[in-house]
Amino acid sequence: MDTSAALITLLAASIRRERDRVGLSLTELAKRAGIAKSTLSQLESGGGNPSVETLWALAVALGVPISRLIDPPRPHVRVIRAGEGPVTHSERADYAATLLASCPPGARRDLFRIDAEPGEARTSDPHNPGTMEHAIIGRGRALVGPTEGPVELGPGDYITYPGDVPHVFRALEPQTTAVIVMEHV
Amino acid sequence: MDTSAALITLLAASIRRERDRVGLSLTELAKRAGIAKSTLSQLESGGGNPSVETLWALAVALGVPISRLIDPPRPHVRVIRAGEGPVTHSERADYAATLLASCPPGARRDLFRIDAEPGEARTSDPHNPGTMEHAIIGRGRALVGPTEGPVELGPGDYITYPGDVPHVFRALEPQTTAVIVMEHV
DNA sequence: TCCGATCGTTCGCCTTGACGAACAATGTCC
DNA sequence: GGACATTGTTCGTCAAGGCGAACGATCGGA
Repeated sequence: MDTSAALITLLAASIRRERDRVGLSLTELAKRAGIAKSTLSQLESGGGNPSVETLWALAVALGVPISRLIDPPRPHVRVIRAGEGPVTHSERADYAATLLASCPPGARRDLFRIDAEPGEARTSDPHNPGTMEHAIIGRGRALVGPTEGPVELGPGDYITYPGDVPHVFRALEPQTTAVIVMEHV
Repeated sequence: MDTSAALITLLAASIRRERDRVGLSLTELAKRAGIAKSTLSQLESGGGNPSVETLWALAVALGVPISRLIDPPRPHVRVIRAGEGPVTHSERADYAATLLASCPPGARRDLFRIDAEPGEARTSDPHNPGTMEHAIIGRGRALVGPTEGPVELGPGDYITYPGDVPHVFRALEPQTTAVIVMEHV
């Protein structure tokens, strides 16, 4: 399995990187994680396929989430101007959601810029279980949150709510803007 | 190890939950993940400690990141009004960063609301390796990005850049606001 | 110099993760 | 009814993950 080999190689590099970052010796990290030095040595050289318990113990000792040990690299500077970018959810002229940063492999969030006009409330069906949404108003006012209990927000106000229940975004003033972080926990 | 037992119990529940979510039988999921039925049966009943390869194969077959199989629950609706919330980095009157949502266990991002006035540029030292920052301007204008190449942004403009190099945020107009997502990849 | 501590690597051994097979239960079709 | 397919559980077997021990290399102190 080629993907498996790549995973183990990435894991090995990640463990070494994080260990360097926190400045621990192999011996000390193994001690803190409660695993054998030889086990850690094998893992760092790409010669292992650790159990989830071993992986968890290492992540805890390194002070990082497991995902940080098994995720790929990262990109560079990117700019998207106002009015530009892939618009999604724009079947109505009074609400536009622009995807600024989609969920890269292994990550768990999408970032949207919202531009809305007063009109019919934008109601969203429940997203995947475990989805949380964070909304911050930039300008204007809007009614935001779960359909059964939306909250009126103004500039600078923030709300977080479960995105896996029906929820709503309704602009109360012209040219209302917001940022929404849709997070898969 | 009590924590280990909790981890395995959580994993078992997560696998069952996700399998139900995608509507696969135990037999079909095992087939798609390329593991033995008996292995999956053991895992779902909390009687296993799978290798990272097995875990990865399952996550891929379920269409979720591994972290979703080993992370704890989630919270509810929360509102932070403009002007409220824990202000960080406010040793200068012309720049205030309000932490809206800190990094919960297993997650990898912090969410800030920025309120800034023109003045000396706010320069940040490099954060931890692998940090990416996303900035969206709500109001006003600002120079944002890596110290060696900041970009001028206006309302609705967006930029993402590596947060593990020296970077800057300099308001160019009074009452400039922004949202910053600091992400640990 | 020698000694002790620490480092990372390699080795042999043992336990357990993962395998395929067998099994009982259920559902569908002829 | 019987035949077949699918379901999830249990079992015995084997290879590998993880263990402790041994080893050589390095460093600091007497």
